[in-house]
Amino acid sequence: MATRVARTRLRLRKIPRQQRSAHMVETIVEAAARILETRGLAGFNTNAVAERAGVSIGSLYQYFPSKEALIAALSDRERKRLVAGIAETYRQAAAPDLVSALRPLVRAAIRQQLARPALARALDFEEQRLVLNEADRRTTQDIAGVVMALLGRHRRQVAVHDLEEAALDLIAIARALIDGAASRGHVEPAGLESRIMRAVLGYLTGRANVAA
Amino acid sequence: MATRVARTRLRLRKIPRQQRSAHMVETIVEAAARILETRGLAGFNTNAVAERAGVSIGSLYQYFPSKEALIAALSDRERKRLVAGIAETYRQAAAPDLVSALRPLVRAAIRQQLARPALARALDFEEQRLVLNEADRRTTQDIAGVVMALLGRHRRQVAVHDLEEAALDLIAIARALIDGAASRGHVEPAGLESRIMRAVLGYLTGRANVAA
DNA sequence: CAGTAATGCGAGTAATTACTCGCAATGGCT
DNA sequence: AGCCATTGCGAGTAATTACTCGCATTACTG
Repeated sequence: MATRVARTRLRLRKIPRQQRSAHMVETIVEAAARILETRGLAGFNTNAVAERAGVSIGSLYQYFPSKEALIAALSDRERKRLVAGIAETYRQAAAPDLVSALRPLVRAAIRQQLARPALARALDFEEQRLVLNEADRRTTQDIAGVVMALLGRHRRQVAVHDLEEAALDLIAIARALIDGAASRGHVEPAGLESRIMRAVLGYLTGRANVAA
Repeated sequence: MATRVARTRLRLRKIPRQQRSAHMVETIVEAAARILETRGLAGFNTNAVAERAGVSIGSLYQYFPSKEALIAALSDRERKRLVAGIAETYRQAAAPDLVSALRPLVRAAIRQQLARPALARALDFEEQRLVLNEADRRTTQDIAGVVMALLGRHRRQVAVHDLEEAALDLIAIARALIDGAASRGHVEPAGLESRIMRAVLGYLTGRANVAA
């Protein structure tokens, strides 16, 4: 008994040593993403991820010290994509006014989050449960930073004082509406964009003190 | 070994049989709430709840067939409170116009959710993970129903067509902003109310199609 | 081809935890 | 007081799962 029968091992011959590590990491992270979006957080365990990746648990733990670290890596990857998309969009836009500056950002956020809606939702979800690591916190701050920069540029059209609070609120609004739409299966970017824009502009420019 | 030493048992003498069951249920649900808000979802387990309630695990399982059932009961209780507060507020308000109809609802929601912020957040959170039971689904629908009724009454001031979608979106916005404020510890109802009102009114009345 | 460091493997371990079941205490009854 | 149905108890069980460790395989070096 307990005869160690080597089953189908990884075929690594093709990949030179130097690139192996990066390849393994990417394979495992992508497997984690797939498990998370198909089985949800409840069905997410390291053994399942390893199996999906076609890798042993031992190997998984060679690259990630813990389950949390794996989730953090995945979260970081997805967040970096979002940040990249948003930052790039912001840089390109000429941004003559508030509305035309905001719209592309909203559109970029929608496109990114709806590309893999279940994954985005699961992560949005997980990120508050998890005590975020430094890397995650940095990228979150990056998104808020871009929004703050935008608000700062159009200060005159904006009726809020606390720009950081506003940035965080706007991000929360966009997330909530995108996640909600995704959960209902209403994946119609145009309508969604319009709804988010209305809420966001109302937040920034509205006067809610209108008495009864 | 294994001598069954009865430790401090429940002192029930005071409570007549008929009321016992309800008392136990309430005690356990409240203990569940406290565990959830102090240790979070990760630290929430039935043994901890039983201990906190001063009740044995056996007793817990006498009243709740499963952990999920317990969470569902808690979720249901909190949600019913929210619905009650909102429905009552809606009934009382004369509601001459959209703004003065919406504001009390927003205020009621804020008050309810900030009464026990950690609990509200944990539940908001848990409710999407959980496949909601019929009771929960009904109460969710109840909140949306009140909002839809309100929107219907003020149709002329509202620029949206799909009232159900709008109701769900508005609830999501309010939740996101309240939960976000709670997580940051910014518990200042007045400012929060204003921010939510601006976003909500923007959503309902704004024209986001303003070209660049 | 032989030697060997690096790498992958996966059975096993320890910890957690939802849940059961047989027994003990209780208190309402006569 | 004595009976006994009801109710509470909590040690134990089974399942899950994060993670380890010693070994097998690989592929680079000469």
